[in-house]
Amino acid sequence: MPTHVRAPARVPLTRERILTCALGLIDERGLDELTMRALGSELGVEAMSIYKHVPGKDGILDGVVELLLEELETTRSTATEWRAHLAEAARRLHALSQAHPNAFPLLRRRSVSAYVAGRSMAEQAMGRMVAGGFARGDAICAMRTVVRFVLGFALSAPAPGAPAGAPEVAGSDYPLVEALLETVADPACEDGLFEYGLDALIRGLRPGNTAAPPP
Amino acid sequence: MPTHVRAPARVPLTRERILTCALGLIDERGLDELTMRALGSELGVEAMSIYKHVPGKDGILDGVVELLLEELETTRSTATEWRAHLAEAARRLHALSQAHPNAFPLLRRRSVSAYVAGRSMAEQAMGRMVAGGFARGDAICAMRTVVRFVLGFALSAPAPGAPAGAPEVAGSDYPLVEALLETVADPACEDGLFEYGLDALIRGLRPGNTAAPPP
DNA sequence: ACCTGAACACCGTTCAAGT
DNA sequence: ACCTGAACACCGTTCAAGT
Repeated sequence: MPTHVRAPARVPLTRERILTCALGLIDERGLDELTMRALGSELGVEAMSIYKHVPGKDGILDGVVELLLEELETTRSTATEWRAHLAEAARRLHALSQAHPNAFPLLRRRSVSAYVAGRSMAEQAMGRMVAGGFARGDAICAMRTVVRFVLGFALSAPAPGAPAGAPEVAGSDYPLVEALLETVADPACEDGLFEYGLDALIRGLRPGNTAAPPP
Repeated sequence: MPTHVRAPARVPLTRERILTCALGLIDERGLDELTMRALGSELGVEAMSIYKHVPGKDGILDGVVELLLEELETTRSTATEWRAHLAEAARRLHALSQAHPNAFPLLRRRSVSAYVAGRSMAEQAMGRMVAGGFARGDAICAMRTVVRFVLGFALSAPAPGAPAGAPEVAGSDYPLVEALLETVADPACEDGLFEYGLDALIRGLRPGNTAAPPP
């Protein structure tokens, strides 16, 4: 039995440990700070060891997206009304974006994964719409619109470490724009704005407005 | 008069030439391909020369955003109805996102610039809303919501070079989700989806729904 | 005054070598 | 079998040196 102090019980490197660590690193330090070398040092290992368990950095990012989406609450909702259903699905996705603001942009070009992860929620919501008089293509458009709204709302959010001060708009010939810019600088307005937009969007949806298919 | 062939008339490097070239490079090859070295070779110059005219790569990206927003059509609209106004402003911004899909993501964390560039359009649209019965804070929320919708719609668009095939959703227990995924794979649906979402959103907006200020 | 060459501190990734 | 060290081809950027 050796007496020298060694790494206690040497936890083996696995895909899961790598992904969990990567998500944690992104959450705490930001996407740019996720570096093979930084990830390795966080795992107590040289960067090159990671490649034995994962196809490369892109593979890690894909895995992080999987991990993220596993957190999507997919509990069945009891609401039978399609608007309430849709709003609830939207709020769950939005909550995920708030829980992981640094990692959420990874969904930008992987939105298909979001539908797969939330398939039971999405299927149920569209089912309610169809029951509420929507044609199939109609319900699909409405669903996609809401999802894009939520994704886009998060992706177009002002930066966490953004310049806080509102810029002066020349001469104040634009009083409303000036007042608007002051609210933009205030991150506390975000949640209210999301609810405002979601309510408006859902209120505006209704059966019979299928987007025209391409010519 | 020297007889050897030389760079014809040696165009001097300027901030403007650099920015124009950078936007062109992004449009043609994508954001990732914008490299100081690639930009230099495009300009017929070593990468390091660029630093004499521009504060660095971030400065170039800021400049490209300026350039982009100069293309925003801000012609006065003749419509007096606030909904028509708002829709027109939204369509102009959307058109910009379609004209420069590779560069548009630069607006992600610079949305303030968009309001500054489109200030006359935004001021006019909010003015019409106030005339239509909106309170000031009300009109601001509505304006911000529409802008976020347009920005977000572009930012959450599927990748230009994305995997075209829709993934199989296990067992087809989710027929509506499956049908939805097929439309997601088709980029031709994008324009229709934008109009569908914009119409719904604007239809849902109305005076008297100010988002609650933070507690 | 404007441009260049060589260099620095970083990336992701490969590969032969260690244990 | 799993991890490491040194190396490669790239980044953005600095700075002394050329013209």
